[in-house]
Amino acid sequence: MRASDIAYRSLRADIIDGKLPPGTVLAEVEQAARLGISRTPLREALSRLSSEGLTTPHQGRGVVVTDISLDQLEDLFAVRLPLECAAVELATARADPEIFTELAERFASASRLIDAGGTTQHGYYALVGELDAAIDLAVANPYLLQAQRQLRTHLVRIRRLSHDNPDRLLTSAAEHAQIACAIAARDPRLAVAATQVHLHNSLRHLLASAQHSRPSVSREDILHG
Amino acid sequence: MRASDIAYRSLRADIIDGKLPPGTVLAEVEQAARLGISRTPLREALSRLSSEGLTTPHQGRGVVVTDISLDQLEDLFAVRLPLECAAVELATARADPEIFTELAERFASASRLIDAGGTTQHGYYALVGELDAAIDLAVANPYLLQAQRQLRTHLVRIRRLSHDNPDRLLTSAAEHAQIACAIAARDPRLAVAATQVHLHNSLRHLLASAQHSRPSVSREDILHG
DNA sequence: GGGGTATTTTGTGTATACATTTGGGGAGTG
DNA sequence: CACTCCCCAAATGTATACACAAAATACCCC
Repeated sequence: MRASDIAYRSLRADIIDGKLPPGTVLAEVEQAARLGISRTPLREALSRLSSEGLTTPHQGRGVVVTDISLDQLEDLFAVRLPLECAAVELATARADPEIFTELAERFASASRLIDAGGTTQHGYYALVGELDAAIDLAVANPYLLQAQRQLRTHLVRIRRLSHDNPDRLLTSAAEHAQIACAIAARDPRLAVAATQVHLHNSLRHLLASAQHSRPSVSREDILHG
Repeated sequence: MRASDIAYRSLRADIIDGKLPPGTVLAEVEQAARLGISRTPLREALSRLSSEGLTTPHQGRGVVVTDISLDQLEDLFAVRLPLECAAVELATARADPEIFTELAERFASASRLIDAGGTTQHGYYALVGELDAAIDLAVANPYLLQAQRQLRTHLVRIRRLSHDNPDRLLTSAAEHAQIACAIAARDPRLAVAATQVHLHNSLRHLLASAQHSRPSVSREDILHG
């Protein structure tokens, strides 16, 4: 694999995981040395990260990891809502019903597994990812796909600021099952409505669960907290 | 200015203008020589172009200018419609009414100027750009902004494939005036409806005007046509 | 002792050199 | 004549070297 790809994936994962907290300055020489590569491929990686919005150029001195806070959640969902609704509506017209019927069933079983404490949060998010992928495949719209990919990256980052609880996972599984069901039934209205409900609840939960935790995590909090 | 910026802007402008038609292979050494810079900043420029979707990596051999055709217009508008509607709706809540009242009046005068044959197409698109900028400013949503910027780039490219006629400009000006008016009046429903109407007509016109021209322009058409 | 300026140092922007890979062309064979 | 395999050349990926700019530090002057 190319060195620039390695650097990109490594840095991206570290930023999303929070190992490189917001505000961290990524100096070229420093990071190149840390990753054991030269500055040239590292610069390409930093450039990609910046175009994704994970970092921003820092006044001629490297790049800094962009700040995240739950304040941005509403902005994020303000874009996510219309995009997801559009995606689901388009998917309804073009999707293979069988795939979504199966996904709906898997969400239902996931719901049972969560109830029994048998399914981890990680596995559940993987299933959500499968539904997203199935919708993306059905929609087959490169413009929509790119827009959503950007949003999903930021969503994953911000989501880390709040902690999930099993109750929400249970409800979320039911909502996803409903969405998949509506797509399988080729009912665009219902699919869009279910998506709106899901995103509304999702946002509400994220904001609510954050009130119990710290409102924002910055590098200073981590260093001096 | 940095050499990589010069290369980026130059290549971007040439691609959008059609001087570098779809299918053109941009080899690093060749383009670096043409622009009089080294390969290093040129690579950064190509990387940015690829992340914007104007070029795609070409099987380990440089990048090629991405193909455009009116077939993509429907995909583009399938994303543009929900995004513009969301933007207009959010702008309605936060906008300064005076700014949009003034814009509405300028669209009305533009309409009169077009009728008299006094306004050029270029000047009109500049005014449309001002309305977009005003909406962006009112919305103040970085996620929405980024998504729309991507779309606008592709839209400009595809729009070049079809030719405008004065009648459409006249109607379009009236539609824009209506949108600005609705925002100034703080009427989100009307603003969204007006946007839907405008985008619907815009797409219809673009598709219709294309039936009289060639359906797609590829590099082969230009080289061997 | 404080402030301003010069020097040093560090870091980025660019260019060039080297390594690796890929694609094409030519020769050979069925 | 077509197909295949191998070699070479050219282009990309990476590393390093150099130039310039900015920040930090130290020194000098007030």
